Amino acid sequence: MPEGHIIHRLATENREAFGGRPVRVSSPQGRFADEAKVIDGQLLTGAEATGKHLFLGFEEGAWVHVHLGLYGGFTFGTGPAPAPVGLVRLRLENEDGYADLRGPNTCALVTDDQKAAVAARLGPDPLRADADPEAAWRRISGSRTTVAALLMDQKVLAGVGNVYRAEVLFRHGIDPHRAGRDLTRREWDAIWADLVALMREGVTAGRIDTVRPEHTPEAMGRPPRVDDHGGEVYVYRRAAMPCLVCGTDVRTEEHAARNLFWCPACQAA
DNA sequence: AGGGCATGGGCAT
DNA sequence: TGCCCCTGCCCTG
Repeated sequence: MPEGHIIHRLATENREAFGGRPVRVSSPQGRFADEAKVIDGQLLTGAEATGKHLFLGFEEGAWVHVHLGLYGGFTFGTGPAPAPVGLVRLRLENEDGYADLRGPNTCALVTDDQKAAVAARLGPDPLRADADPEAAWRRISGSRTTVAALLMDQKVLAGVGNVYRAEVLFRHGIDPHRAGRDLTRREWDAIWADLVALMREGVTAGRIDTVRPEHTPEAMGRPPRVDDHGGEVYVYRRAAMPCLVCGTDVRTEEHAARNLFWCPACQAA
């Protein structure tokens, strides 16, 4: 279950596994079967991530547009692909291995123009070299919407999800309920720079770690975090547990239909 | 066996 | 704002 760092990682993994070579493309589940036939056997020419969108490029110009949503995921394997387990929407195979895609929100064959249109709807992606943080600031600085909601809005920022949202606001001591227009330029610059650094680390590690060295389990003499999401974090899914910095209970609430987590003391209004 | 939940997003209202 | 979609897993009973 992915934020942008996972999607960028998947672009690299697909490129390394299949790039520059012919790929057998199928849809064991059947829902992508007609589209798979169109590109089956073509060279995979590229793989690219923009925010939470993944694009796999094929020889004759088509792209497979993948959005994992909440539940989607890729499984990579070496050797011959086994009989599909569960509902495999998309399967890529060559002589060396295979990749299975399950449960995506989107898996569609698109043109260059359609791919560009997706990117055009998105705000800057902290993981992309061509990102323009000014575009995000323009939408945030005048907005009455909460910072919490703005950071999750893919038209404002692309690739940031619920974990990075909660964690970056904690790291900067910002109350998630503040309006975008009340954020200072200095605060925004720091948030952006931090997202760039954190998400790059996330791509490398394949998980989200946001806890500074002085607050790690080792440094604090506490047991490591045990959570299926895997990383060491300050507030995400730590409701009613003591803040790692000040000991106040971390709070949670539903905010714009998503779970929000914050420390009411470290992130005071 | 069945319900609830999840790192998401588009649509209708 | 609510509803719906997608899937797997973990908890209950």
